Amino acid sequence: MAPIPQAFFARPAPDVARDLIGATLLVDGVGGLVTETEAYDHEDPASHSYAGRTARNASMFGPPGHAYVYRSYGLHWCLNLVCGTEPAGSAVLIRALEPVAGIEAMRQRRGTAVPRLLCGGPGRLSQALGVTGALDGCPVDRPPFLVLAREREVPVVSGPRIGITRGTETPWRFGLRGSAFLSRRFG
DNA sequence: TGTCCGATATGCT
DNA sequence: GCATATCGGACAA
Repeated sequence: MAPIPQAFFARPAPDVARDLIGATLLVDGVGGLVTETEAYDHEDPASHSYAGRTARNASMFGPPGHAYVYRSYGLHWCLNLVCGTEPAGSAVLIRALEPVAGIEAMRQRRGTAVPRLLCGGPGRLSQALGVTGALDGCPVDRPPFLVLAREREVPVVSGPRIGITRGTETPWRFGLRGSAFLSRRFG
């Protein structure tokens, strides 16, 4: 597998979100296969970037191939990868992955040994990989990040995104078909 | 399965 | 000041 160059992210968020399914994402050697993503962009009412640039979403308007990490509900961290050609304000939310490397570290951070509860959901995933606001704006082609392209094509399903109140019709949630490591099943 | 609620940063009024 | 938020865990049924 080859590391994914930043140019990979300089495309529309839905394209990147789809192509990330099956890729390998590691943070300090802890991570696994990406099984679920969601795309957001500047013209999308569900996106943090919709209302323009603010202090919180600044990295979303930065160069592609960097992380956008924000706090959700005051207690969870969510990891996004910035996409598009700047200043697009688009990003892909990593919602779930299949644990492969550093599983013991994930168990300790998450306080559970149930595989699907380690990285099934954006908040869980961030906790398992040790992602915090400290990584906001960091490039994903350098440590502690490592993103590896998938080796072969994988079956991808799509559907409406989760946990949003606007833009619910846009089917920008993507998942690895048949995977047991999804935050929710696809209808 | 469904419902409830915690705990807080952010942005709008 | 206040409503909302890309959620997760607990607990009832």
